[in-house]
Amino acid sequence: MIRQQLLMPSPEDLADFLNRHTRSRDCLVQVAGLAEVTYQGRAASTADVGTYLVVVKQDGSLQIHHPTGIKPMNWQPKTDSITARVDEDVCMLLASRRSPEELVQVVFLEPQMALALELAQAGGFVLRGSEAEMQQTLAEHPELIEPGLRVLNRELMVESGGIDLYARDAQGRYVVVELKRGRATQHAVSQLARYVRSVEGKLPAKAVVRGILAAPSITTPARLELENRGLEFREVSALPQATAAAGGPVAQPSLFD
Amino acid sequence: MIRQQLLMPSPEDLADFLNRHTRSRDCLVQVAGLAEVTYQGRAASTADVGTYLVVVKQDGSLQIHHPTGIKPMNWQPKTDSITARVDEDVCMLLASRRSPEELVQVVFLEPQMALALELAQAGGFVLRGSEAEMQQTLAEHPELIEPGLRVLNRELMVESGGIDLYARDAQGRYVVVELKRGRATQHAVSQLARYVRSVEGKLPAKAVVRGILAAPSITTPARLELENRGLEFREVSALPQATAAAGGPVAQPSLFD
DNA sequence: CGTGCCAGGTGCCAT
DNA sequence: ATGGCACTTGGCACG
Repeated sequence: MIRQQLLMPSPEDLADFLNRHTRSRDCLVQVAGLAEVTYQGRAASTADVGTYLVVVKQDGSLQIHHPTGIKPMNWQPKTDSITARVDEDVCMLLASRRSPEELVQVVFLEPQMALALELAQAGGFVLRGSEAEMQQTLAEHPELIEPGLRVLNRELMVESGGIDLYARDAQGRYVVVELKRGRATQHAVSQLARYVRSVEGKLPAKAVVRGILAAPSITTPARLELENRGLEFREVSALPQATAAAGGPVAQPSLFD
Repeated sequence: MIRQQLLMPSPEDLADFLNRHTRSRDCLVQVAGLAEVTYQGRAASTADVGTYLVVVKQDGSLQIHHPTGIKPMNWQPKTDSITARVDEDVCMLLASRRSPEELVQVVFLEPQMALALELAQAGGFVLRGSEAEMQQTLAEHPELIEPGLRVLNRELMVESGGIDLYARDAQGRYVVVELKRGRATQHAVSQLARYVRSVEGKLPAKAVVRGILAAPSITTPARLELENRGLEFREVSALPQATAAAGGPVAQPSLFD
């Protein structure tokens, strides 16, 4: 499972190690030690000499971590080429990609450890509580939004974007539903209003189009703007324990009952 | 620099190792091997048994990586508690936080390697080309947006959000400028329109308020909506090579000349 | 704290 | 490739 490990490798050994294991594309490679990092692309950055952890995964993705924080200090989601070479008696790692043209360069001043790991066995991964799941549940049970609602489309594309749920209510009025898995903000209200306008533009002039924002909660400014625009809010939770955690008796049926 | 390393540790040894080194808060801890991972919080997930790399940084942040991709499979940006314990002859890692209430649980079925690294030396980090930098440059050189422009405020807060640059033009008209460091989208147009409306609402009824979207480029739909709404686009680049890379002679002075 | 918004956002999926 | 958008977004700044 440990393919290879080097302690305090020489620049040449490290470059060999990196080139060999990143090219084989079958193991996760990391180097820890004193280094300098520069990046140039959509933005540009420089990291002074410090101790960092460089990780290159099988797919060529690169991340460079400093001691704290969830996000890497520098990274490269996809690389067109990863190359190590020795220059002026230090090992350098160059990770580049086109489109956008970006380059991350690591200068290993004092590499302490290099490690190649096989992470061979892949396991299935399932995420629940996404907006996609919410959408599916509500498409199958539109009564959770409102009695008598009939869903006509999911992800209906209009000029201004995609409408999560397009429906008609018990009175035959068209309804645009915008879903949010988390607290709805002004951004969601903007989206909903845009979609309602788009739909109104496509229907006969007098047609009434309702807009419903369906989310577990909504920010106060969003609620105000929503009401100003004559749009509606409907509370729906993305996960079962979300309502349970709220403490009180569930005010409405959970999507997961 | 390698504080400690274990190969194929027993559940007890691994639990000790994790508890000791995560509590000391002075090194980066990782475990690689066969494991199962579950997460419950804002959403919920399960990862079947597979080979993963678990990383706990000094600040208690947790990330669990699968063999590919820049993003961790599971993570926890901040943890209120990280604890390892042996249960039914396997080592389990529990990382929890409140607000939001979230729990990541790792069951180490076959830990292959555990490693504690000191990343002691911190180096300075500088990022260039951010929107904040753009804003500063344009506030100091508003003529890059338009001759005769005078900036009144930066980050002026109005009801609907913060206006990047608030200015008056050569004719004395008020100007709302929205900046984007990358290609501007419909979202940016919505923002700009909201801010212009807010400003119009605060000024005497007949006051003309211009809205300018300043960005290196703009999507076609955004451009259409911008023009529909009577707003304007101004090309500005966030980085010097952005215009240079564009190839032709620079159509306007770079922010970095 | 909530609210808003940038980010080298990344990733997914549509045309 | 362009475009729109969700994301356990994360992160910061500000009322």
